Amino acid sequence: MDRFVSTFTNKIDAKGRVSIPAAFRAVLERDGYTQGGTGGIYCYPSLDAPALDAGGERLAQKIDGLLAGLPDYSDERDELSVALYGDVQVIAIDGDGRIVLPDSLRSHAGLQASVTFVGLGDKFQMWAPERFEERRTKAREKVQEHRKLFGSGSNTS
Amino acid sequence: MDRFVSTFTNKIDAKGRVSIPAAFRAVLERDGYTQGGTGGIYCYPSLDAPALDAGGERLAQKIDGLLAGLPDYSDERDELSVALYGDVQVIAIDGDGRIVLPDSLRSHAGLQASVTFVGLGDKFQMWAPERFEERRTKAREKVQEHRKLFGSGSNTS
DNA sequence: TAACAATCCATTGACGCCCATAAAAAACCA
DNA sequence: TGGTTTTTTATGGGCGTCAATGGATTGTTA
Repeated sequence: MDRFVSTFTNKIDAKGRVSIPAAFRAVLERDGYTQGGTGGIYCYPSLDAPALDAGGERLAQKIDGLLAGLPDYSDERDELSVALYGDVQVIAIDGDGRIVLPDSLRSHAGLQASVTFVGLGDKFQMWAPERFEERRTKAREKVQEHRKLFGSGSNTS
Repeated sequence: MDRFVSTFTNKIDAKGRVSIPAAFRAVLERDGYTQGGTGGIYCYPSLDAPALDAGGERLAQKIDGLLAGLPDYSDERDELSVALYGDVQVIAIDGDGRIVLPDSLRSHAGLQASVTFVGLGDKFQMWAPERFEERRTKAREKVQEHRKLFGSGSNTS
C-alpha cells in the first residue's frame, strides 16, 4: 500500500516533538524518503482548514506539475509559486520517527498537546484533535449529500 | 460467491479481538486481500445507524473513484477527501482471521461483548447484537404494516 | 557558559504472531 | 441413513517485537 490512510493521534512532548505514525512513515519511505538523508517531509498550512498538509516526494512532484504548465516568468506562475511554495517547510524526521513543528505551523493548526494525523491518499493532514472532531461532524453531513454515489451504485459488474 | 451475505455473531475476547466470519474472509480474499500483506479492511461508522461499515478493495476503489474525477488541490477535492477519508480506518487482519477495532469505532457502534456481522453485498456491517435485534424487530413490524394495508378486511380470526 | 538543538538511550504498553483447545461443519464410510 | 472420522472455525492465551513516549547526554552556537 502506498497511500496515506487511516487516522492516528499522537502526543506532543515537552520538547515539541511528535511521532509520525509508523504506517505513514512506511509510505514516506516507499515514496523515496531515506532515514538520515538530507530530505524531509514537505509541510504547509492547509489553504482551507485550520490544519497542516504534509507529504513526501510525490506531493512535491504534484506541486511541480501544476507549475510546469505555466510559462517561466509569467505573473501567473509567480503568483502560484508563492501560493504553493511560500509557506512550505521541509521538516526532518529524527532517528525515532519524530518531527518538531515550527511555531508558525503549530499556531496555524492550533496544535497544543496532541496531533491527529489524517491520511488523505497522497498526502496527510495534521489537526488539533478537537478541531478535527468538529470537522468530522461537518464532513459526515457532506457525505450524506454525496450519499447517492455510495449507496446506489453498488453494482458488482 | 463474491458478495457478503448472511449474518454471524462472534465474540470479542479479552484483548479486543473478534473473528471475521470465514465466509466473509473468503469474499475479502477473492476481492484482492492477501493474508499477511500490508493491506486490511476498510472500516468506518455507518452514516445512518449505530453500526460500522466495512469492506475490501472494491469498497476502497469506490471511494477513490469518487475523488479521481476532481482536480488535484482544488478546494472541492480537499473537502471531499476529508469527508470520505476522515472516518475511514484501515484494519489489519491477523493470521487467525481476527481484527481489533479501535475504541472510536467500538463506541460508535456500542460494541461490548460480541459483534453481529451482517452481509450487505459488496460490504458488510458490524452491530451490537442487541441493537441489531431491535432493528430487525422494527423491520418485521414494518412488514406487518404493509401486510395490513394489502390484505385489509380479510381478518378471519 | 548558558540556551538550544540534535542524537541517543530506556521504559512501557500495544500489537503481531504463534500455538492449543474446543466446537461445529463437512466429508466419509459402513 | 446413521454413525464416525476428518477438516475447518472460533476462541483463549503466551510471548516476542516494535512503536510511542519520556528522559538523559552530547554537541553547537550565540
